[in-house]
Amino acid sequence: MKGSILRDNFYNRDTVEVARDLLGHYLYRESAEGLVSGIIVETEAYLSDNDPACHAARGKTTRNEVMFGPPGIAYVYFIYGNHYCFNVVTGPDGRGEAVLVRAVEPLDGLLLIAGRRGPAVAKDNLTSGPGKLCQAFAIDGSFNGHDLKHKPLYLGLNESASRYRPVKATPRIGLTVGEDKLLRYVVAGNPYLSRREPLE
DNA sequence: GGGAAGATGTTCT
DNA sequence: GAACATCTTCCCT
Repeated sequence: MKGSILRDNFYNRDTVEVARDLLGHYLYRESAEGLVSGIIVETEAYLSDNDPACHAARGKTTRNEVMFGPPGIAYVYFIYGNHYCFNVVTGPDGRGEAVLVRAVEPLDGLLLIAGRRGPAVAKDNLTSGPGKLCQAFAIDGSFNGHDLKHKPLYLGLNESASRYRPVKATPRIGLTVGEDKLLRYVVAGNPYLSRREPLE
C-alpha cells in the first residue's frame, strides 16, 4: 500500500467534511486471491439532522445499529435483493451518520475485478456505482461493523489527493426523499463516476 | 403475518 | 429511457 492508514481523527469530524475529504484517498481490499485497490471519486453524506433519506432517521434498528457506533467502522447493507452498499460511519460516537462510497477509480487487481464483475465489462464501468464497487471489491454483509483501520478492508491516505479536485456537490442518487439536498460529492471530470456530470 | 419500499444494475427497445 | 429482477427490512393495512 502506498499511504498510511486513515485514523479515527479523520472520521470523527463533520460528516459533510469527511464525505468531501474522502475523495482522492485509497480503498484497499486484500484477499486470498490478491489485492484490489482504488481511489475514491464519489461519495454521499447521510446526516442525523433533518435528513429523512438517512437510514438512521427513524431510530436504531438491527440493520442500522452500526451507524450509531464509533466512527471509522464499515456500515454495509443489502439492497434491492441483489446489491450491497458500503458506507463509512462518521461523526461523534452515537450520532447515526455515515458516508456512502459510490464509486472508485480502479488501480490494483484489475484482473481480479474483471473476474468478479465479468470479463466483458468496460474499465470505466467496473466500479462506477455502490453495488458494482462492492462486487468488484468482494464486500458483503460480513464486513458490516468491520474496523476500516485493519486488513483485509481499509482506507489509506493519498498524499496526492489534491490532484482529485475540484470537488463538485450534486443531488444524491436514487432517493425518494431528501433529493433536494446537495450531499453527493464527485471529483469533477473523473471518468469513473456512477453518472455523467450534469451539464452546466 | 403481510405488504410495500428500497442509498441498484442490467437489459431491452 | 423504461422495465424488471430479487429479497431483506420495517411498520402496519
